[in-house]
Amino acid sequence: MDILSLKKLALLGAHQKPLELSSIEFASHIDSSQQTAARKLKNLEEENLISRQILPEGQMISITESGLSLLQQELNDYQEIFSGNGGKKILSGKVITGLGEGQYYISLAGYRVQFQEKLGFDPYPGTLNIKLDQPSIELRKRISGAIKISGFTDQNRTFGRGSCFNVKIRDIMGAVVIPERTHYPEDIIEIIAPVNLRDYFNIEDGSSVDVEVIK
Amino acid sequence: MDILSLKKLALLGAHQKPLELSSIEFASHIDSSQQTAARKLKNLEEENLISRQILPEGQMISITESGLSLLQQELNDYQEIFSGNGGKKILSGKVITGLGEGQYYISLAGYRVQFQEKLGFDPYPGTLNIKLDQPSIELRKRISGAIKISGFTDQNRTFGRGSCFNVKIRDIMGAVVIPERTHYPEDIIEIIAPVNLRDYFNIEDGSSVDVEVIK
DNA sequence: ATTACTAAAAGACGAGTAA
DNA sequence: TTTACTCGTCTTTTAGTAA
Repeated sequence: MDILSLKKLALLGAHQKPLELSSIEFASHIDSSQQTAARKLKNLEEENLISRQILPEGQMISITESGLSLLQQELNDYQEIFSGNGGKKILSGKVITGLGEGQYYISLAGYRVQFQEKLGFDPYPGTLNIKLDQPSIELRKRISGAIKISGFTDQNRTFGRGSCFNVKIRDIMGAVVIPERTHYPEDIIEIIAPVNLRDYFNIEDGSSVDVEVIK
Repeated sequence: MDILSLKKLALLGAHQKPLELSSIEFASHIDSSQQTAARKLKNLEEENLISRQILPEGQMISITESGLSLLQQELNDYQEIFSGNGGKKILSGKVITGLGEGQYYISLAGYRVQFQEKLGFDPYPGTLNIKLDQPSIELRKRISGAIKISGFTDQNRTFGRGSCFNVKIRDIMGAVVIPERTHYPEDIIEIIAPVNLRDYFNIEDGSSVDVEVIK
């Protein structure tokens, strides 16, 4: 997972538009032989971090979604280092009503057991959905769900994987759950907690809520 | 120059206060054997990126000044990638006195005519030399002199090729000239402009100057 | 407990070269 | 001109240990 080469390509603009770059040019950028440069590009492609179009006169290189998200994670790391670390990460937004799906999924034993094991609490069967404000959306994108939730198969159907990260709402510890779906909205988070957060804090749709990210 | 290990140490807080960390603990962080972890710490120390105090029960690790500036450079790179390229590129550094060669070369008709044609101004016969700070050196390396200056031959000798790129110093448009020499220092830029910049801005050796790169 | 040496295995690199 | 294969060499890693 050659992050340095990927970074170089991004600095050359391959995350914005396809970059025309021969292996020998790339070699001079990363200070290596043409062979090594070509191999690195090949590896990056195999790892799905870039996509290529190989032409007789060179190649067109684009950084993929997952390549970009890897770079974003790196940015996140470096920002954290220099954030002077009085830096609590706060996601803020307003409470909204979800589709009620959360309640169904959380109740499933296949997930519930994992929540108990990996989060250390038995979640109230329901999620508190929050529509994030713009800065929080950006911040949210840079948080990777470090706690992995496995998918499983019922007699009827398959339930997908997901991930979580721990959060704190005032004095209550909970977690944000992120289903691993292709089109999951990035401006909404779903929070689970050992209690019914709506009742506990007496909050309703439109209430502003601050959620502190805990690592 | 193992930037990934250095980053890990920074994320663990070694840039803020000495970090107590055994090689076996570090191994688990970087996902390697204890031997490799110990060797990496040793190497980082030899490269002066960290300083250590080795005790019977482990080691105390601190990131040095130069280690931190390396990390800062990485942050700059990633910020540039995601700066959405509304980002102005600023080269910053301190004014120094050059060897006075600039004055000689710029006066030569063979170059001067090209400057007038390609840059659109008649350069004052002298260069403002700036010693770049570390992040600017990195930025400088990634700027290619898009405006090519041809070499020429006098009755006596040959004068080499070079390139330029446009810059702005406050309200004055100028250009950075890059002679195409094998051993041209990468931490210094030479600026030409229609006026004597030292007089115009009343700057002297040691003054900090910001130079905006124009494309 | 540590750190870190040696030796052997694994992996990365570049020269030559095919396609 | 490209990309990228093979293969010999050099570098990095790890297991086993010493200190």
